[in-house]
Amino acid sequence: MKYASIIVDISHEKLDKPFTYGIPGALENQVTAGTAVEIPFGKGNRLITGYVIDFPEKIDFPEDRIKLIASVLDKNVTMESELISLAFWIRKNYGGTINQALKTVLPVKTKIQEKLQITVCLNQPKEEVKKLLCQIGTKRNMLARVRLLKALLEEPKLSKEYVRGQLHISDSTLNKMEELGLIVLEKSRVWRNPAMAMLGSKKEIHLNEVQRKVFLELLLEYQKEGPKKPQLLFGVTGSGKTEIYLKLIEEVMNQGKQAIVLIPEIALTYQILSRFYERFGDQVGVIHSKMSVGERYDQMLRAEKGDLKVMVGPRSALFTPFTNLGLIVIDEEHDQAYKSEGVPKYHARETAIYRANKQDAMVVLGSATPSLNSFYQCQKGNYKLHQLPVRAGNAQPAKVELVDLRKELREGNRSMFSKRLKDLILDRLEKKEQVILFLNRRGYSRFVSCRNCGEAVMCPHCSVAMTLHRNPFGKERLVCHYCGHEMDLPKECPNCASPFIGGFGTGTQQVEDMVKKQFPMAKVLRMDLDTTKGKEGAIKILEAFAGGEADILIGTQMIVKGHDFPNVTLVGILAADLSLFAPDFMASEKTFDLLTQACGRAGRGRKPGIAVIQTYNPEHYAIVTSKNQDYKSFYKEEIAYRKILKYPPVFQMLSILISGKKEELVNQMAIEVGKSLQVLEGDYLGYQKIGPVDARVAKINDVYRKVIYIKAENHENLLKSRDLAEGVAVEKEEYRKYVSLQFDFSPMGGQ
DNA sequence: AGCACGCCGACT
DNA sequence: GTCGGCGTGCTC
Repeated sequence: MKYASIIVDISHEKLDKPFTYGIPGALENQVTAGTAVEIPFGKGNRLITGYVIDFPEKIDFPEDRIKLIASVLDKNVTMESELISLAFWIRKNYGGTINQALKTVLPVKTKIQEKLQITVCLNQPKEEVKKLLCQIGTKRNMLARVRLLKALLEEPKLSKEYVRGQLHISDSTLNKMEELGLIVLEKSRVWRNPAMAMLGSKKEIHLNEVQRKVFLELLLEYQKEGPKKPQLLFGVTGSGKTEIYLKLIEEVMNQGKQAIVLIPEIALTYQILSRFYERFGDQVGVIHSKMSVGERYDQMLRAEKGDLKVMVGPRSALFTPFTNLGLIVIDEEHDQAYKSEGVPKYHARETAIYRANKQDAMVVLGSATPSLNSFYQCQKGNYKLHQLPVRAGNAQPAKVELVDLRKELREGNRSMFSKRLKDLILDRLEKKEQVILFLNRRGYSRFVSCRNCGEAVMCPHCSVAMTLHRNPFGKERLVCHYCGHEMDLPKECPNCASPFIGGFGTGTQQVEDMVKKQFPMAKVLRMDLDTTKGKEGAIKILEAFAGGEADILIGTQMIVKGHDFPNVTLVGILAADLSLFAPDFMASEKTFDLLTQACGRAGRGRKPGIAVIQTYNPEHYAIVTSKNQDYKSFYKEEIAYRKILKYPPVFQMLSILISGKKEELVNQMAIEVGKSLQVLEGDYLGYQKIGPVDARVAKINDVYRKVIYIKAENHENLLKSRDLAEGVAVEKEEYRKYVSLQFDFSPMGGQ
């Protein structure tokens, strides 16, 4: 007898685990992963739907209690089983458990909130109502009715809340008027987080010649029979990629199909969304991280029911249950946010391509700085490249200047602002134009170290330096960025007891202090992890800045993505090198992306902009090429380096993370896993193992972490490596109990 | 979620 | 005596 692991209605936590069923011989060849089946369940053996997810060899349930699958449900695969097979693929390619994969793919079902909205509508032709108004217009006790009818003549549908609150009309009056046949009270289901109402505009999209040419090329590919190549839209910021997406989605919708648009969460702004609403109205759904589980589920349900035709959202919107999917757009496709941080560590781009293939849809990737991977795939002919070399409209690209900080230092300027940058800031302040100062580093990074022994104050639970934090009252405390541990500033060095300890490094807070000191007349806003903690913190700050409430905005990565500030004419990148020498094979790519995006923030409006890049490495190719806004030269240099060192995208890479609280056990298992992989090292050319080594952060929250990196020519060998590592992990009781093993099949840098 | 089992109040 | 309240717990 063969067995199948089956997930039953996963809408409830307690049932959110696989159940084992026997497969009757007659059904054996009809049952595959993702198949919807009918199974007897519970005491009464009532038949319910289940989804096959796996075929276990061994079963850990008393055999005599296992029931048989009753039947295979209709061949027309339901959406749910489509998504489940996607989850299956994700688990296979990115690791983790089936349940973890299912959780990422299937929306968490919540009770449907039957919230009804009552709308007050006119029930008579306007002419009739006007006549009526003349008749009753003077009678005093009719004032409420007159008020309502007049309002309804202006706006034929009003919400009950408005009628009650603004017009002060009670329910009994309303009921009477309905009895008289003057109005109707319409009940309709209210969706949580209803789409922004931008009704009636249906703005036409106008493409310029270049856009039109690219659009037609994309359309041609879209209309092709059979599998469609992913299409990469390489266009500088402001070259009008969004119009092309919109036009293509329009075409997709005309064919009765649906589209998914992925956007990095941080770039999910009102500006972008309104473009979609303007064009497609309430057929557009949105998902974002600030939404509740229920709100998300509503959106997913509306999509499944067919109310929605387009879903816009971050990574997770990829799993929108569209049955007739035609297009997946991934905007800013190079963005790190498309790689999931949690388990499973799936990459939205790769997953989108897989899903699109299965549902006969097309993937369009868009970026001003394509990921090395996507551009490489174009070179190899796996993706198709389209270029939009010019900015649409009149906006001029920003002029970019490099400032050599070494020279600045030699000339005796030890502040964080070069002379050039300082002059330009003063100039902008005078002209009442806005400035963005960008610190290429996350959150706080001021740490405390000893001037005697040189040791930094470390977190007792993690192997990272504690960062210096100042609360709004100016009191200083040390905080661990990884586990949140807090302590008072020590009076002496914990290592050598010297009293000479103090703060080093540069954080956004420090930048803010310096700006205030150097430019006391300027109004300053700061945007980082600390100031954006509140629900809408980030949006508030950005809106305040866009609204001209400050002259200077200071921030980290989050300020450089996708926001248009027409009055910004100067962008200062304070220390371009900070991300350049991270122990991370993607450090140059990340730096290039950030610098290019940051420069793109200058001069989005009519006025020409300047970007100033301050650096200690003015001749580094990532910095030179971003100054010249020259992606292709950067690509050439970078891909050569990846090829020589056998890094992705030329080679495939896997990182294996071994972690646990018992340090000795972690070390021991890491070594054993490493040894087990030697089989592959010897046998295959183009297979390389690095490690085990300490993870970049060797200890987080008292959990010790070791990493092994695998580089291989083909994916198969990565899968083999995983299987070997898993073999070691299950071998020993103590490993299973105390050590955990995690795989990342498309690492975006160092672990 | 469903459906059973189960242990206490008011009813033919 | 038992009919039925819904609290707790299991479902391959």
